[in-house]
Amino acid sequence: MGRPTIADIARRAGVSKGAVSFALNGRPGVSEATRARILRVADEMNWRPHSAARALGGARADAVGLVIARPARTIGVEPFFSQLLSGLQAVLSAHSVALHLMVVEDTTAEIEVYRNWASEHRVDGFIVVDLQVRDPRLEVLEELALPAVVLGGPGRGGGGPLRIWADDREAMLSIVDYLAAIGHRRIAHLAGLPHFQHTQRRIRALRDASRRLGLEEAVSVPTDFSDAEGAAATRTLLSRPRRPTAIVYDSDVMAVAGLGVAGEMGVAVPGELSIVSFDDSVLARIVHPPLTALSRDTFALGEQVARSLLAVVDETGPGRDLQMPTPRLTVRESTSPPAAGSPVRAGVAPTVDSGSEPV
Amino acid sequence: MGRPTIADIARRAGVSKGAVSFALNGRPGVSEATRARILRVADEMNWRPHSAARALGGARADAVGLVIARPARTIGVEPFFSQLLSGLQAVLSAHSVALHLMVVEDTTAEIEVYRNWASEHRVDGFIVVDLQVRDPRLEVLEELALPAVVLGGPGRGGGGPLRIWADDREAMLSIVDYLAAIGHRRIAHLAGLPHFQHTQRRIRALRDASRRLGLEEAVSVPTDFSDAEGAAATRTLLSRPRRPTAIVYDSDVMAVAGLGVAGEMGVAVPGELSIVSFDDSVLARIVHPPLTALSRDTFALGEQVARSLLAVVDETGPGRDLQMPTPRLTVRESTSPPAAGSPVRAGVAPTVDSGSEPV
DNA sequence: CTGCTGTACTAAACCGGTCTAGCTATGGCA
DNA sequence: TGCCATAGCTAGACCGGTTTAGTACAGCAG
Repeated sequence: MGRPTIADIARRAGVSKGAVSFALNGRPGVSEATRARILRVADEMNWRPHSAARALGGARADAVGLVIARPARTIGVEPFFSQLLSGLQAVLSAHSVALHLMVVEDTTAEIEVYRNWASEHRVDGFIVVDLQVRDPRLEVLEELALPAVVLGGPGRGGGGPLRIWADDREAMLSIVDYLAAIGHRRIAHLAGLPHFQHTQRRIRALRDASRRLGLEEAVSVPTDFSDAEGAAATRTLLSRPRRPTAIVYDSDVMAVAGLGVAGEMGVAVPGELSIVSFDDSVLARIVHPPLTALSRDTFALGEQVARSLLAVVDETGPGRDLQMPTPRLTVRESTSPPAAGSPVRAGVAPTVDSGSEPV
Repeated sequence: MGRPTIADIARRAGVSKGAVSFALNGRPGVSEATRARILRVADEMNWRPHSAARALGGARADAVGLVIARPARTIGVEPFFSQLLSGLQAVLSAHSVALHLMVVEDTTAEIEVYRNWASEHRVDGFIVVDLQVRDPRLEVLEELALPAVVLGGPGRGGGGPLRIWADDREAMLSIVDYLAAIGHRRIAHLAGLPHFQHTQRRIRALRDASRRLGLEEAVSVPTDFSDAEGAAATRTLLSRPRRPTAIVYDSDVMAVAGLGVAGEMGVAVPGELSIVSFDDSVLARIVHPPLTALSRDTFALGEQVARSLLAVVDETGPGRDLQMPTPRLTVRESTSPPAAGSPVRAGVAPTVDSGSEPV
């Protein structure tokens, strides 16, 4: 005989299937004595529930879904993802909920996976990352009516999935304020993929701050988050006759790549170039010099996302959007006031530049 | 009405449930005309299979399981895991197979999860990592009789799950040979957790190589793979009066941490200390100086593991163990011959030391 | 015309649970 | 004594598929 079923237990205990089901699920309908007997028999026979059978009846899948529409390599390279995964797992595993993970080509495929998993009762809810400017996934999720947590920007107040986000705008402002305070007037920003909402927010914040502070230059360069583009863009920026005195990188992978390029080109960090990473991970701490970075606690973010999603699934939770604490800038050794003899002094008098319009 | 079922399709198409099932699964039993009609109706109604219902009948789950018994933080910190995950996903997603992921406390919990997922038909197979010296998981997997791929050491030839491994011994030998060839006589090894098989293999290989080459010293220090212990152990080693001229790190996280410590302590790399990492990732390439590292293609390993597992699941595959290409040493700038004036010359004449017995 | 084969299809069992309707025995109460 | 409420339990429908046994009919040989 294969795995025991509740029918087997019922036979052995001399009761009906229904009684066994009641007993095993701790619901009324059987006496305590019978319940104890049934539990003992179930234990003896080493019974385990068959999730598929339960799911047929519409029960929990005890799993949540995460679909990522980026190249598979990304997970390995981007600390943000692995940290997020870590945080998610920390909470999920405590609740014995598994993570159903899949990497797909593009948003279209991602939506297809949502539909499949939803209709197959594979998961109890979804975690959505990389919120886009006009995101086609949101309406699909609403249509599917499954619990979901979206990582990103405040929603329009109305319905739709729960949102969790950090204030990217404030964060960028704090970086620019800091750099301006120590004397920087030409700041570059290596941004991420332009159709992501958080990229847009950061670009806009930099532009606004630049206007407000009257910076000479503040330019955002979109990239694909890869170390390759980060390095290439850095090289281009540093080759310009009047190069920026500070560069803000949207990911630590790019920041570290940028640091490497500066080293190769003989540009001293922080003497001739200050570097700030928008993301803090081991990476930022262990390079030399250690990078000034925005300490977003991505692990904690993952934990919070998992907690919120489980709360929605259980219908116990505060079904409302949540803003994470604004990340704080951790100043390390990759930033300093620009050198007195730096190219900033050369040539014409500084003029107020409203920032080249990106994207 | 909720999601359409095959009963709905049957009603609309004017056939029986059975006919619909035959048509949708491409099996004989219906005429081509009827099949086309049924498929059209199914498409119109936007039908999708309900995996739970299929699983009840014993069909595929279209998911494979990976359970990791390490602190959740590990996934975020250790590039090995995220790279492995990437590789797995690359192949799995191409086959529309999801990854069922869970992080647990210890091996006991891990085994419990295996039993649960197996009996619940949640997954079609397992991926097992961190093979231990006497691994209790192996017999459980055999008992469960589900396809599995174990990442590590060659098996005993007999039954048991499929094995995939790289030759850790050869790899370590190549590192030691290289270091000895450029003149190093005192080598330290920051090893991983001692109950892992690969840790044992590397320790033994170092000891054997040391004897063969007649090195002055070759010591393995077990750690927990964390950057903290990597840094601490490095500090201890470098504080000794006769410090090693080269350190081999079992993970790149530790290697980078060690590099940081050397910097703090004013020990020049590679001038006074050569550093080799047993693991090559972005990390090793982007620090300064870039680390000489063993180029294990972990992404490719993940791909191969996924391919093999799917092959076993489909019963199409070469059900045999597989050895990955032995990783090659990539020499970068963190290694050089030991300085002429290094402490190696001081004091007594070099003696042959068989290596302090570790573990 | 009978018997045989093969094709196209239907009806119903089945997978392993959950859940509802209903049955029985018992006790409380007027 | 009669009536009702309730605890404790059973039988069986149900979830959405797959699969098997069986039926109806056509074609063909003898």
